[in-house]
Amino acid sequence: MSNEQALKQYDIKKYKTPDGYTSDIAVFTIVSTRMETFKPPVMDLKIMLIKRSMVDSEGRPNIEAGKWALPGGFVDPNESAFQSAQRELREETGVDHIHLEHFGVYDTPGRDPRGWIISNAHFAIVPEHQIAKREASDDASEVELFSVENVLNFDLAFDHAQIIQDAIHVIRQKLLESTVAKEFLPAEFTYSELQAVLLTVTSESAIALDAAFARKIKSLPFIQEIIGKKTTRTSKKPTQLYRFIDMEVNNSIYHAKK
Amino acid sequence: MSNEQALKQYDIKKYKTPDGYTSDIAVFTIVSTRMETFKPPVMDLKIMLIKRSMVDSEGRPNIEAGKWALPGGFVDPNESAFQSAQRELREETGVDHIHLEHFGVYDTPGRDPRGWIISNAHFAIVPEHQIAKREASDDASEVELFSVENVLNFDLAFDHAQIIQDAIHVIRQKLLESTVAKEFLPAEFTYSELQAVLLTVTSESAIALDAAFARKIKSLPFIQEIIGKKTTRTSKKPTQLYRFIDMEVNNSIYHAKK
DNA sequence: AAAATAGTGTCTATCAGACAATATAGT
DNA sequence: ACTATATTGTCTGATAGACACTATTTT
Repeated sequence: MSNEQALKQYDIKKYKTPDGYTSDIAVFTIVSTRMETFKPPVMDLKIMLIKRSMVDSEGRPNIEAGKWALPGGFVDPNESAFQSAQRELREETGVDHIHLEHFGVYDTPGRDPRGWIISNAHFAIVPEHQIAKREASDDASEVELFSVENVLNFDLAFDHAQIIQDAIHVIRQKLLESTVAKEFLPAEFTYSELQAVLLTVTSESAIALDAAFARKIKSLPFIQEIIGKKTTRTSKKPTQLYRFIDMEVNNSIYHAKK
Repeated sequence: MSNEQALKQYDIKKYKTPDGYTSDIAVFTIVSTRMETFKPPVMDLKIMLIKRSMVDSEGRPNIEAGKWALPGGFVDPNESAFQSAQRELREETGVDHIHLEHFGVYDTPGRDPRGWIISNAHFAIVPEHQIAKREASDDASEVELFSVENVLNFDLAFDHAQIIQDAIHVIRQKLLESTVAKEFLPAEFTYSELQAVLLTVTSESAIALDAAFARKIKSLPFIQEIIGKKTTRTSKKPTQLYRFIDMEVNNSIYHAKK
């Protein structure tokens, strides 16, 4: 084919190119604010931010120094933005093989004072205990978990206020419209544990009422009852355990649910 | 603040940067394959592709020449990828103010032989009559509508086969899980017109059966009956007209539909 | 026995889906 | 009158949500 010939004559400098390509990651975790024996949990949805240091690695004053920001960084030329997000999450927090999803591109001219810098935004779901480990292993003063209720009141770097707002909207939707709630839970969980996860993003009665939700969970096509297996970690009366089934959920607004 | 000082010392050349930043657009339209008087329509979902010319504007051999590709192009430094998609759509087809949505980033290393080129993929919905106008106004041999059923059998440029496959998946989902079907229809439409749109992406009985669907449309919270207004364009017996209401749809997999 | 959480009984209302039957207007 | 599409009647079974009540276990 003549592609090689065309390539030889192609002038890569013909177009102005971006000054940078980055990945940002909104790391969500859920913290159990009540965790006594024989009690169902009460949970709070948190987002992890880092405080930008005053000077960079070479000792020069840093951009947006002192502000809170999403973890992230520049994409290497031999990787995709998604892989970059995975790598940065691994380097930053030591966490690997967790749920990571792209949700948006931020490329409005002027969003970064350093130039034409494009960022791909991702959200990640990290179980509580993995974050705890991380905070202990690094200088904790630079990392903090913020409740999604008030994170937008802080002083945030670049356009991260917008990205974070979008991320919160996306995770709310995802929790209710897909089975990602799974990623916040152990493989085997009780109705009240799933309920606690969902109550971090909704307060509708069908979920908030115990009896209604305990009954509903049995009829959800993507959740399976583990016959004969119970736990007493949330109550004195042994509670039925469930697990998620891998399946595509049907969200059609024109169809009834099965 | 000290951002200005930091900026002065910032070395924009520190990181390797992409060789190009582009937008691609999967333009969907629906063609009515049966359109007689007093007959409900039968529709086919199509995607618009262009045939890459053999030589570029300067007369040199073109990359991926002769292959079918999504319309698109390089993003200008003073616009976002989304604005670029709008602009290119306007320039290419003369169509403006239509439904356009970003759905993915394609940045796998090696996806474009010219270098590290990142593409943002969008889908657009263009009503049939606007596409018709365009085909007449330009050299028609370079533009063609392909049925989504068989477009993947053609010889496609770059990684556009992947992008197109993803776009088809996205539009299927969107048609069933959001109210974008609206964009394919006139403001006032009959149940059989909406039905014809949905039948391009599903064949489930609840939608395919006339009586069931005609009844269901009355109970959909995001569709309103236009009381007392009927048309005879789809049948001899006058048919009730409906319109979409602007509203957020609730797709929660844990809630019942209203 | 008291306390707390899990789970069931039961009622009401609604809805989906299937299919048969009827309504309407042009030809 | 015939025909094609729209619309309603009706039956069956399922489901949601509300709320009262029962079950189970530890202390």
